[in-house]
Amino acid sequence: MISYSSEIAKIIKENIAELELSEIEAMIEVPQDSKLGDYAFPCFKLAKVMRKAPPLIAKGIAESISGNAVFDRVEQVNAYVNMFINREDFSKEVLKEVLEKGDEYGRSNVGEGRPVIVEFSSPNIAKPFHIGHIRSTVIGNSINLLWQAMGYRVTRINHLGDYGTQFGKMIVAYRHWGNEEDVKNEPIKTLLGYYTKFHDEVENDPSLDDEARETFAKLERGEEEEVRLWQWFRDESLKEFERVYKMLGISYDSYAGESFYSDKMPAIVSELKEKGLLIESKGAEIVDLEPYGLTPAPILKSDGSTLYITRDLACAKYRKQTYDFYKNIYVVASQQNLHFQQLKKIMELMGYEWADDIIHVPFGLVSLEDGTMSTRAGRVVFLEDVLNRAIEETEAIIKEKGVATDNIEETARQVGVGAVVFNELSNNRIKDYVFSWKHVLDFNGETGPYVQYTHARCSSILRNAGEDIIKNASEAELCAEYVTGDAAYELMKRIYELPEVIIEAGHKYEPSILTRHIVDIAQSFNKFYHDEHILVDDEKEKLSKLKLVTAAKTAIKNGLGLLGMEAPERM
RNA sequence: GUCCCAUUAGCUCAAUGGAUAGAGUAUCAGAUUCCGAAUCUGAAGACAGGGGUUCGACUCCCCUAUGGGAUACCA
Repeated sequence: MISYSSEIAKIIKENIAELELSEIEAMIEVPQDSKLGDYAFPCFKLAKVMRKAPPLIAKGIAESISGNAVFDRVEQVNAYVNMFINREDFSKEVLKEVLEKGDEYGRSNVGEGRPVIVEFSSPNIAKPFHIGHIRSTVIGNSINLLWQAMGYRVTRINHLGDYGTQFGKMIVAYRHWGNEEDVKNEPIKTLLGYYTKFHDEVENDPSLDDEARETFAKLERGEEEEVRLWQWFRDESLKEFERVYKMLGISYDSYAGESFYSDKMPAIVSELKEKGLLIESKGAEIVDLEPYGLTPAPILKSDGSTLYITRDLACAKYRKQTYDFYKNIYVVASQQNLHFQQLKKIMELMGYEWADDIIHVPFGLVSLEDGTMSTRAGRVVFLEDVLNRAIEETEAIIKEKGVATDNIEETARQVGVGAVVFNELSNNRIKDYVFSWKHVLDFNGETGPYVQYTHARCSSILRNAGEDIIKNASEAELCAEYVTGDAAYELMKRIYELPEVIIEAGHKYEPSILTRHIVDIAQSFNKFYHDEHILVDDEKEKLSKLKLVTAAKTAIKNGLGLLGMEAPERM
């Protein structure tokens, strides 16, 4: 599709010698109020170079470009050149493009196949998969999808928290108080119970701690019985996680978590030593990062064991060697900002120029109405429960409305899960928020169900019109003059913007940019729907409008797809 | 203490340094003999405070206030 902003930049460039083409294009903006124009060019900055008052410059530009066929009209308002695009040509262009591309509309190849890693979700084994995990999981998945849509080759990694002294404790607890049956029935709840029990018991019997340390040491040495139990705990936990991933439609290329790097740490530690970065301090081996305004990073504890950052150092190097990534993206809570600053700095000090390609994508904290989440205090909301409640709620609404779907359960799942996902992806990821059942189960207004409803409505119109009317229509039959009214044109513009929005959302690691744009498309469509009758008697007009409906449906569906959501035909 | 982040309408959130700061929700008032009312239209409602930079600041810089996070041997 032609890029209007670069076309306009070329036209303006013919009238301004003082600026580069790229500078001009960067200055072109879309007015907040579309009454002012489709595109605008502010001339303030030109005043100095051209030694003329901005309004005069604007006037000159407006007069000389107004004859161009791209525009319906061009106006000068103060320092602005306001441009109105020829609606009919624009509409033809957009409809042709969207209908041709179909499912591919919105995809691009700005990534040119470069390899990228997205690490996301990364829950801890034997810990509840709660509402706090939704952020990394859903934001990470959308970033994965966005980068794929931009033509990057993405490797999705779930960096499981499956290692550390906690597993020594777990094994000890299991041996003292556990049984196989319970673990099999409800792995995470049972294992968590063991973990809690361990902490209660250790108050009276400190020797348990020594036992746990010893057990973890055995696990590290690879002793058969310990490894078997650890593996079993891991497998059982993963089964539960995968149940949720399946509901969300998420899959991974690798589950290489912390344990995977356990044998790769000695190498990175000796490399740090060789490069003279490791110093002894208070019994521990650290990298001093004070000159860079960061706190010291301990690499080896006083007892010689490793830490989180030791594993992440080994991990980053392994990933570079294995995947030769262009970007290594970590979707991890903002609480770990310091950790990632340290990680990048150490990699840089080790002389790896690709340290800059380590990208931490932080997000804010989720808390509950009665405080921060605490498993031990019973203050925890399981992600699976949230999804299930949303599905139940949706099913009730579908039944109440008497919607004719062929599969109520399937539709309820698509809409219920979609509501939760969409809600999560609606706001800037950096903001903290308080989880609220009322809010997550509200399906009116700017919500997933609203957007999906709009999609289903498009589908419904197309069904009413007859399945093949679009397919059988030839190119010549598109009479775009019927879809140039204000409402249709606004919708057309939102659809046109989708590919650029996808790239922006991807490169900014901010799915909410796309989420909001999909809401804009849905709102524009609904306005168009109310303003104009679509299934009119005039065949040419009807066909043109149906093409716009098809384009809107396509844009919504493709957009939702990149959020990890489905778009039901009926709901 | 130090560092980082946040603060926009009653509530939840938008706004590449640019024109009259946009939505949703809640409130009030309306719209369906007609393509799906999980919809649409209208009213009312906001930039935490103070400086500075700039032709121009919600946006950049400084100070203050409030809230959150981090602060070497957890992850």
